Amino acid sequence: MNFVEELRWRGMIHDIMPGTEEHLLKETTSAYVGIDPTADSLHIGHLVSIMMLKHFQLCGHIPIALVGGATGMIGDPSGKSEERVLLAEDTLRHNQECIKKQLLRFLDFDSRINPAIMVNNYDWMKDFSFLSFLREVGKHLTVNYMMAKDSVQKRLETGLSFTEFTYQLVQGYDFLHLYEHHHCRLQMGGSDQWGNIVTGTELIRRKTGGTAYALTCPLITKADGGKFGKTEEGNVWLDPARTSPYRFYQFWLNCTDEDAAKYIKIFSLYTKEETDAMLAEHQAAPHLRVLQKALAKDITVRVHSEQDHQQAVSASEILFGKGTEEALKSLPEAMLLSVFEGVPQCDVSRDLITAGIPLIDFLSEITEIFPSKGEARRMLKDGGILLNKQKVSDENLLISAAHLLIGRYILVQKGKKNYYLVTAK
RNA sequence: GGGGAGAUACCAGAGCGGUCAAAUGGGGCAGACUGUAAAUCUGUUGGCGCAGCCUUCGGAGGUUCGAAUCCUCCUCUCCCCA
Repeated sequence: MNFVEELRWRGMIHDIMPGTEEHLLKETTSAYVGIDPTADSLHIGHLVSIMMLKHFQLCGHIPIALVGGATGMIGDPSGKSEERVLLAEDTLRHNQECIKKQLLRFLDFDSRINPAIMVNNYDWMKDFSFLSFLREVGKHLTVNYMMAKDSVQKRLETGLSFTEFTYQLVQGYDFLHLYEHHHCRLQMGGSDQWGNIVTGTELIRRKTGGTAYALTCPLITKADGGKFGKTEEGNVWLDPARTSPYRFYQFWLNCTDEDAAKYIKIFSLYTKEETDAMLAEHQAAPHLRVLQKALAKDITVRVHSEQDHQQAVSASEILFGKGTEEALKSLPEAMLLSVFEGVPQCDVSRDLITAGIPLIDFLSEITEIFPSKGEARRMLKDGGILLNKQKVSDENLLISAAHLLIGRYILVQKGKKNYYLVTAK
């Protein structure tokens, strides 16, 4: 399978250095992408580069995941308007461990032919003395060359520290190191990494006379111009403790048609034929949202599990399907709990409920679903509040035992998509 | 070191003694229409015991019956000169 060809139809190539494709066809090579260990979990923004590695491995090459223990301590100025906060070493170490576990779900580290490799640039940078660095790396590139980088230019107005300015050399040296020790000939990354990657290939050329390649993918955007991978709650994480499988699944299911068509090529492994078929099917009957479902399934199963996907689907069906109050009431407790596993929950004292709680107090002070009573009232006025799937409009309504499902639960909806499960304790 | 401009709600940005909880745009949230889509339209966007009250316009004081608006000091940002 032709790696470049594969990425090309998936729309995952933004820029590619001439000769890359030919080189990859000629011999088995290794390529790397860098991952900043700024948190103890990856989020879906990382997924693009990970999918590039995945395809790379599927095409018979060797993928290298480089955890930026060293570079993470410096901070990449690319795409940042301000100087970055530096991370402490032990935090970085912890994050690296967690990230590695997540990578295992994507890459095959045990293959006998082309096992994936994980490295940490801290290991070769930590004992690199300043003087050696200047002599071995700094000597080969001019300040003029470094200044010309877009990432540097953009920061000239507001200023950037020497540390950040040097970042590209450190990243460049990573490439050189992998070139020499792991037969790495290619670095991939987001399009904002182009400048840094090219510094690496340049360094390799000047220092060893060898040739290395670069390939970047477009930054993922949303059709409405918003930031990809962000929701109201923030990042969409791979760690189920940070983003529940249900929410994770919902994120993908909720994509607009336009985005789904783009994402399915990038984030799933469906073949070109399968994808084309789904695109056609979707065009014919868009309301079935074949694309969103297929996308959500593929990626939820890969990141979490088949079972998590099943649960997310059944939860979604109950929450968004034709589910009525009757259907909800007839749900067995175990089912109800599993459906709402990924939904925010809170407990309320049973005595309070038996005594009766004014609706507004219940929504704000008691459950903290709303940060203020005013907001709860507003939403109520807009008709955005549902109890057990029933729209409520009476501000003076008293929440009482009569509202409890199976004698224990109350399902509160804020708008169409936000659910809260309240349990009487 | 010298001179100038500025700091307003999530962001941008009006207001320059009372009618200002603060124009307008963007964003957010919700409603209608739909397909948990897009587009469009509508509402809403400091708190509360909500025809009223309380806390907000970089910070601290002051003038005034009354300050986002005037004065003093402080902090920070930007621009020009050295």
